[in-house]
Amino acid sequence: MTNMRSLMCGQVDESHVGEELSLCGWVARRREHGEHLAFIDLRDHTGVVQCVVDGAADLRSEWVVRITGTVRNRPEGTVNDQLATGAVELGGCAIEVLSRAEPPPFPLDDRSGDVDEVVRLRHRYVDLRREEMQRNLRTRARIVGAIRRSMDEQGFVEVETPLLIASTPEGARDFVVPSRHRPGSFYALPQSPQLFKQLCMVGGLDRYYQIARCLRDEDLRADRQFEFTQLDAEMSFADQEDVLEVISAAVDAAAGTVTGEAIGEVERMRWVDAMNRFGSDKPDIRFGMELTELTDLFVGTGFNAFTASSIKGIRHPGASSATSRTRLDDLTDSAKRWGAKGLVWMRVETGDDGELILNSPVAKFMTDAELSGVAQRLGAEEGDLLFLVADDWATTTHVLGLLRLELGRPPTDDGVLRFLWVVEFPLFETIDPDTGRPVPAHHPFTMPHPDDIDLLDGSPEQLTSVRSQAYDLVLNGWELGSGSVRIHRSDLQQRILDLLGIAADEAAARFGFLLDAFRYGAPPHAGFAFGVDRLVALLLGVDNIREVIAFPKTQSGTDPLTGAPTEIDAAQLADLGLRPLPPQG
RNA sequence: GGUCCCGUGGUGCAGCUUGGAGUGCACGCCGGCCUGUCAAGCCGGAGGUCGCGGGUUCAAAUCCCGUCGGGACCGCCA
Repeated sequence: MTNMRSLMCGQVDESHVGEELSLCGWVARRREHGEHLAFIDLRDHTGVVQCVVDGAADLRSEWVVRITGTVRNRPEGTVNDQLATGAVELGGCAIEVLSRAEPPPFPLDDRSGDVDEVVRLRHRYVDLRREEMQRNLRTRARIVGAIRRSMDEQGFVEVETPLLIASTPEGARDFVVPSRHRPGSFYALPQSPQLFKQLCMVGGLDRYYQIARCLRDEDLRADRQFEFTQLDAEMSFADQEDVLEVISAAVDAAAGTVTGEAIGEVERMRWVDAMNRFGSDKPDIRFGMELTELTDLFVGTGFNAFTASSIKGIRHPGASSATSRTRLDDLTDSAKRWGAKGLVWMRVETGDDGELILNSPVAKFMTDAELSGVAQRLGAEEGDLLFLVADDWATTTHVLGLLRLELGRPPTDDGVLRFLWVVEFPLFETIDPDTGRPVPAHHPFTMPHPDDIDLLDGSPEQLTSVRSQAYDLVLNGWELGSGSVRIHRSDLQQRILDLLGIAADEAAARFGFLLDAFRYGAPPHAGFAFGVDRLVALLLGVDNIREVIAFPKTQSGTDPLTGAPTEIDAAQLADLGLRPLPPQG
């Protein structure tokens, strides 16, 4: 293999019996039996092999050693079935210590519970030796390789786009890099290669892709880091169907490296259906508990809290007896934190005459018709819990969507992969109450749905009902990525910019180079990007992308290993023409 | 910007509700014994600012306030 070693630890088997081998690795464990016998478990990323020393072995955990010995079958009765190499051992070993090591700061086997993540991150180089981290990073590499091969095979050309780019005010908060040559001016690090990949289309690359690092200075979460990796792609002379097909193939290749099977045809759902049925634009469709429309049951109701424009409910089957009043109060508090005015819960019970009874503090404010309507609409059965929210449509769906996840979401590692295309996103999110202008839901270059273009001239209500040719890929309730068909005609682009209230000079200043480019022959094009970290995490069944990133940051954006972010010295600041403000307060 | 949870020898936990000597468990570490173990075993030992600061109290790991660090989430992430 190399001059130093002849085989990897995990590869030693009965076919090597009689061979003298040199193996290198870390001392995983040692079992010493006095002056005459010692067992050393030698570990590298491929596994562990037992090495026998006929004497004392002056070794400690995690020392780095080179062991030379002869492979032999283990004596009868000492074969270890738990170990892949357990039928053989390296005998008559001579040991060369390559590096001594202090005791590891935390156990490297899986014997204890989860180690504090800060301790792991501070000593990430030790953490990475653990089998789980090796698996995660090596699987990640195979997934990225599969994605690359898939895109290559589909005729996409990998192009690197710049990391130091011009800041654009919309979207996420930029990370920013001061310019030494032009003090007071800054580069931004890309939130995504969005504009560059569209320039690639104008440039005739036809099909672009990149495994791209993206940076966004927003608050971190289990599925969000400052910097993350996307498969970014764009294709010319293509529509939404073409993009969905290409990306589905790439995701299928990625999933196949882990599951060994095809993901099949990816389901599709319109955005409006996702919101109505699941209260989310990234529904987790591994489980039911869908939202049920109840608004019409309460038209003209005497229950003041339910004189709302949108009333929906969910049913938690069989949950009543296992759910305490305290828990219900907690859920009500949660619903209020999420924006609801309140949460109505009902225990489904059976009366003496066998009739269903909805037991709830607010039942007395509802008519029998309303109560039976709720029970029937939700399909209530004895022992169920029902939850109702009455508010505007956005709040009702949002709160019940979150409640549904809180109550019914399966664990991340349940082994189920439910991919979903969410299509027909709205073109505009809302109408800004201050400016009266629509706010783009995706970005200003998103192509409206062809059937809705006439609505662009309509009322504000009509504007918010305009669908776009934007689409998201969702897996088990995580947004993997999004894309759209782009506007390539300057007249339509101008109409959208006018609607958004972006004046010509402003547009020129913000992304004029793209608009200029489009004047020189822009092919119709469409694209997509999905998060590699999230995909890898879900394929591995881990609920945190830090587990699939070699050197991640904490939730507050620090790196316990390097201490980043750090202050820089005065000379460096002066060189950049920067002076920190005095501390506030 | 906000809500909630966590912080006890190197690691993981218990102790906190109901204040009473740094009390306990497992692993690790150091030393000794040990010729077939494999989470080796047996014996002995060391190791602590109970995150930090303040308050209440005769007395605080324990109760209260603040703060720092970490995590989950809401907002935010075109």
